[in-house]
Amino acid sequence: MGTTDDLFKKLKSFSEPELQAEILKHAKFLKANKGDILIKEGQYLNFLPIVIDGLLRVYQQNEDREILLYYVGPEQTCMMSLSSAYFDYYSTANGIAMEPSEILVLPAHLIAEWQLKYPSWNKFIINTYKSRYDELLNAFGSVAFKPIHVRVKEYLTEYVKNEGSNKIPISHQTLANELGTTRVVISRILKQMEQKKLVKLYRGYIQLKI
Amino acid sequence: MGTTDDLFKKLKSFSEPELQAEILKHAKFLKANKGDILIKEGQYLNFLPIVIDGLLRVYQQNEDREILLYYVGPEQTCMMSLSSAYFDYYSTANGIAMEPSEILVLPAHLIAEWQLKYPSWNKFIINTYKSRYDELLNAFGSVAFKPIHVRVKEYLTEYVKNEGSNKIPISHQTLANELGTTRVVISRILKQMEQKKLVKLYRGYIQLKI
DNA sequence: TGAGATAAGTATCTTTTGATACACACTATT
DNA sequence: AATAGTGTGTATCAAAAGATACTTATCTCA
Repeated sequence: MGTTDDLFKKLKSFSEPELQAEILKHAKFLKANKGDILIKEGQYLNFLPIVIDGLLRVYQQNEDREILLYYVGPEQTCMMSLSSAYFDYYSTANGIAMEPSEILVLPAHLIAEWQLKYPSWNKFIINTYKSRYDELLNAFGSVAFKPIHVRVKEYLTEYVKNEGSNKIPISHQTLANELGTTRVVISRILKQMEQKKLVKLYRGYIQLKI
Repeated sequence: MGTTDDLFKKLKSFSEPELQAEILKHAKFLKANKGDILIKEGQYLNFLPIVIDGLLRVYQQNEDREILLYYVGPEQTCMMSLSSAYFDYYSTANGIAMEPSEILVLPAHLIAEWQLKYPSWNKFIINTYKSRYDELLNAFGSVAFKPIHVRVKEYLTEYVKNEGSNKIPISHQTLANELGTTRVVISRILKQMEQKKLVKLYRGYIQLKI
């Protein structure tokens, strides 16, 4: 786990010493293995998870299809959990650990209390809502207006922009899930892109050209 | 405008007397006519509008298409404005008055200040984010997974559920805009629904059966 | 090494959605 | 009544997306 200092070096959002003390007092720490399901649709939560290390994937499922809502990385918390915990609503999404993850867990009732006491906590919460809302709005606009081949292109270029490498380690099936469509559709589009020399396809990864 | 008492009878969210006094001290009141455009994409805002009476429609536009994000009714504020004002971001949506509307306008810097001072204000802000997020998530799920004819049906039944009457006063073009598609598609679907005896079509309105 | 799992390629067919164009009806206004 | 604007019906065509089915390649691990 490391020392307290290490923890708040990672969780930079919480700058106030009093808040840090409170977090240490009330938090529990949880380790999740890759593939562990942390939240399910319909579930009520009475705690708030904040990721210290690792990555969670939050997605919705409809019968056979699923679609990515967002990822939760270090220093972030999960919107669905936040709503669920703050408002005593059930979650409308699933959360799964993509990597071995370390998670800080806080009792739900503290969320509202700290909101009034600690400006940095308050900002953290609002920031979470705002950035997730923006992400979702973006995704919504894409789904509503853009044909899939454009969304595929954007997904790939976005990935490359964030990760630096132009090799995207993702299977067609997984990409289909991210975009809410089926594997065959993705394979078809990627093949067309390859013919246009936009990508090169390999087993397990896609190389974006230029 | 009416008296102060009237105002806070409408804005029930703000129960604290101190908060009410602050609102009265800093607020300006704005009247919008039907069709007035209040927010445009790309615009920065330094104020937060809260609707007292009337209805605003917030939507996104892509070239020729547009799509509804949400409506803002009495006692509600506009997410896009909130983000824009709080975080000094530009708006990514448009807002237009659907009816003659009365709007309370607050300077942006007060949002964060009051967040720490007044629990009811804090709750108002969080509530706004949460409910808009849920709405959007819902819309997102629909667009991603459901064929248009289902979304049309849901739009109509939702309307009837909320308004009581089973006569929905909306043109095909407008409905197309709400759902992010084109008029011809809507006309076609409605005609099929009429043949299945699910609706009856009239000029300017749709009657939902059962 | 060989069996099973995962990944990818592809052909065929259907459905959904969109684009375009034109006709006609109703409404409001002059 | 003439006109313009809006609302609706509908036919035709094209494109996008999805469903299904079968094949081939690659990986993993017992």
